[in-house]
Amino acid sequence: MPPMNRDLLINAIADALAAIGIEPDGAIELERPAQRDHGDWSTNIALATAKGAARNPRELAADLVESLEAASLDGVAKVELAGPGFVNFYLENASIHDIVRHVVDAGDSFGSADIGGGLRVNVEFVSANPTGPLHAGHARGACFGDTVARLLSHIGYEVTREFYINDRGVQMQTFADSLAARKAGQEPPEGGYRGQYIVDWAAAMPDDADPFEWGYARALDDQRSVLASLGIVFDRWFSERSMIETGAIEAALSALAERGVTYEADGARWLASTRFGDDKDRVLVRSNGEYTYLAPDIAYHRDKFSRADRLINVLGADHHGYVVRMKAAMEALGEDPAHLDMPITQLVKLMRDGEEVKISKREGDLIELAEIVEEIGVDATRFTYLLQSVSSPQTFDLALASSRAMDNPVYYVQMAHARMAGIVRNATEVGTERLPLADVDLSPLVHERELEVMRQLATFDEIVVLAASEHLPHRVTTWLREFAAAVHGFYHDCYVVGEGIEPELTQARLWLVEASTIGLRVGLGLLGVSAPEEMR
RNA sequence: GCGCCCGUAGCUCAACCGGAUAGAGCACCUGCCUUCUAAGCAGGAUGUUGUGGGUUCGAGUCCCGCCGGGCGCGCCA
Repeated sequence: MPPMNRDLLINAIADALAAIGIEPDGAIELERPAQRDHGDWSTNIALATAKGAARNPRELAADLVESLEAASLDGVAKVELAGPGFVNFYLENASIHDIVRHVVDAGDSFGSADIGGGLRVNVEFVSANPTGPLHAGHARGACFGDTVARLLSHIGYEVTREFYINDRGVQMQTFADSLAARKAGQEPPEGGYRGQYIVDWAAAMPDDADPFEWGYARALDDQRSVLASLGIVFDRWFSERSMIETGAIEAALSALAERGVTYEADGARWLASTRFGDDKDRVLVRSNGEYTYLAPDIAYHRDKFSRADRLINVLGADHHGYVVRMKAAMEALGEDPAHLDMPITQLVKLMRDGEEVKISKREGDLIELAEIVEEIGVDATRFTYLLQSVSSPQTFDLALASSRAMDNPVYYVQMAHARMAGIVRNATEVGTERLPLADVDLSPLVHERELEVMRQLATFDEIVVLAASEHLPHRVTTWLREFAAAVHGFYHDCYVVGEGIEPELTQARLWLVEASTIGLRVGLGLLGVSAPEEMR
């Protein structure tokens, strides 16, 4: 990064502090002020160290400013004392211009970093039972998990997307029995699956098919295809059943036993999870000899740890109770529980024109994810699910998300991209050729709209790192909305080609257009949303 | 009863590690198309951040207590 880089400024601040004999107790914090007139960067170091140094914060800050001014920092136009003791930095336009070269050089790797250093991250998400189509309740976790995977990959992790298939146990058998019953023209058994899709699938099932295997394959195909339509492709579909064959479950149970963290009681085998922070011990093998759900899940996580350095397991709100016991189980196996992250996605309430839409339609039938995608489109589906922090409950208005109007944020952002593309088309049509960036002087970019676009671009790197490492994809969505606003403003007030615009300005602006295009394209791409050339 | 998440403008939501005057969009009102898409731009109004304490230079953010909502608390998954 260019001289706007925080590390350089932090070093300068450290030097200036040393020069006035102050030793900071912690790291020097540098933040981007919320308000424009507080400059481009700001540090609270004087406030933070004043107490330890037994100094008045404002006086200390004044000394710091003086010391910084004496150092006459490259690219910094002004250093100012403000408020109770903040020190604000104002950059010269020339250092703001550098972001354009940075973005253009980076291209599609704009915002990428090497934080991960090739560390292997396994992201498990969706993991729905293979007993029917994916429904609306799966959508948020699907969009979230995939986007977290994209983000981590962008900052240098080696990412595997994984789907765990619960393909054994009572649920599957009930599903198979329900299919068989419908095939025979009968009602599903007591407690069976009663959805319309069972009737439809049974009708499509060949007479000689095994309902269990056929239904399993049908459900997987169905889930796989709707996910693919959303741009979500898993690297691995991990079968629970396969662990019976490989003996992985028994191996995991033995490993726990060897570590002395299991015991027998009441005819069952227990995991002493309370030793690792759980509020009660958990049964692994029931007194009838069957595994609880936990045993294969532990074996599965153990397997993932053998293949990856960090695990992420995206869960729905109704499974949050699972977090502590799985971490306990991993710790019991000698893994570092901090290497297992289990983000919880809170529930989504669906609305249409202000009225709540119930996720369950008829008995056994839920609103399918495919229906949502069909109604509002892939881009709007992903963008809308990624609009907010998943730790908050979400209200999702289908009518709003499907509207092509300006009240739909996804089109607002895409429109900004289409407009940039339109400028390039227009330039080509009138025969204006863009010169190589190395030959273009960016100093004509002094309009407040232009500066705002560049300032926003300069924040992207840190937003991506934050969004990826804290699993906060909505930070990218928010950035895109703000950036798009800056781009629309620039578009409106700064004509790029046309009469009365100096050729030098046109050249500089064409490169700002290019940088903006990259910013929008990369940001949208991280969310899995397309960046259209036109929106007609 | 215990645990997790949430409570911010009329509505939907932001707010990086505790920072300066809590921000956007929608809805409402007013302007702007004779050069690149008006799916846009500009301006206006909107707040006891559920509530009561505490911590400190500074709290929407951290701690404690209440109120309200969601989800869990099985030898189900």
